[in-house]
Amino acid sequence: MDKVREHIASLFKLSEGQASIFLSEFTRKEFKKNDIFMESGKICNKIGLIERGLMKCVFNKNGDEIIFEFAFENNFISDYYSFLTNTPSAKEIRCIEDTTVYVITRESLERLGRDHPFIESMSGQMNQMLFLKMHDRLKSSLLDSAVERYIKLISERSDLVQRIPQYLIASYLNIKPETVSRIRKKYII
Amino acid sequence: MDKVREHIASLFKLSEGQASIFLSEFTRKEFKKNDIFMESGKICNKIGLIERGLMKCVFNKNGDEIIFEFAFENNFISDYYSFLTNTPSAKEIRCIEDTTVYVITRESLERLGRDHPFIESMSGQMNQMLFLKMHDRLKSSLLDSAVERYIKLISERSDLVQRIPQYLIASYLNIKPETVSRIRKKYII
DNA sequence: CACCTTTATTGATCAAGGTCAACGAATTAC
DNA sequence: GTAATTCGTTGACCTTGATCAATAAAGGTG
Repeated sequence: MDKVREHIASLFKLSEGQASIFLSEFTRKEFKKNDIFMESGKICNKIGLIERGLMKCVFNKNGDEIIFEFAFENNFISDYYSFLTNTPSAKEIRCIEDTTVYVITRESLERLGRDHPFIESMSGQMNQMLFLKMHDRLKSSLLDSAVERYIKLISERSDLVQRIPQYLIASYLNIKPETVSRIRKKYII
Repeated sequence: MDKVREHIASLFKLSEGQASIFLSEFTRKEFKKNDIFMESGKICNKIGLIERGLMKCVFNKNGDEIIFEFAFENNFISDYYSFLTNTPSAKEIRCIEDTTVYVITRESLERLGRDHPFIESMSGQMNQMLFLKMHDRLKSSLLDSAVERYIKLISERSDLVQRIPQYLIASYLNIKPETVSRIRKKYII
């Protein structure tokens, strides 16, 4: 858990002690490839923090999946929208690889927040990071073509591209695998 | 300013006193239709709160504008992305109607934040509201067709639709005015 | 190693929405 | 009231990316 703690401490500018307090309420869980971490339709009452492995968070659009996000080592994974609004999740979270994840429940987090003011500030920072991230993606979806989105992704997220099959990358970019293949043929290699 | 104060107090669950403190640092400004509130390319160092009127916040995509958002009575108006990240704004904010707006600068807000802890919590709430809003729009842009986006908008934001010319609605939905016209012909009237 | 499943590529065709141009209605300006 | 913009509608055509189908390549599994 040390690497995760270090990462969290630096991300939220926490002391070692604070990071330890925060992580003390997490429980380690193991998932196999294709296991479901969170079912669609339920209110999301937990937040995961991935030690090892890879998950995807997907919408279902009349039968086929549209990837909302990926999460791997040191990333949080949750439907934070459902978590905040207390509404049933429109997303499913599933493992793409065998994954080890530390999990905290809503209750534990709230209890922690009552005892430790720094948790409140973490949640503020989290909201801000998520706003910025959503903004970036919305902007890209408003302004960029499929080609531009793909080119940006492979230059900015080569970590993802290396690790994730092309048809999942396509889904994340909201384009079809065939189109990705054609873009690659035309612009790369 | 009373209506605005009331609105802010209820939105952030502030006491009358807190709302007054918050608003004390705002300066009233008047703009005419077509006046620019914030130029593209500059770091956004202010937040407006509209008392009367209507503004649009737009991206420029090779010459033509794509509307990021509208703001009117009781709404905040800013490029909060630029504000938070301290990076030059990719958006321009311009008045669609004559507009009266209360404006606070970054420095004033920071000063206020140092003296009054409740301001910190307001900013946390603001980040959360913006995350949720961005999330909704991203989701819609991932899952919905032009027709679905338009139908949703007219049912959910009839206030906007009544007040804003069709070509601006089109731009907000990231579709062309001709397409809106065709959607209306096919599904409405 | 041979088989089976999953993933990627390619071609042919299709659909959604964009582009361009013309026209008409509505506003605004003089 | 007439001219001049601005805005909305319509038609013809075009582009992007989706769909469908076939095939090839890669990875797993017995």
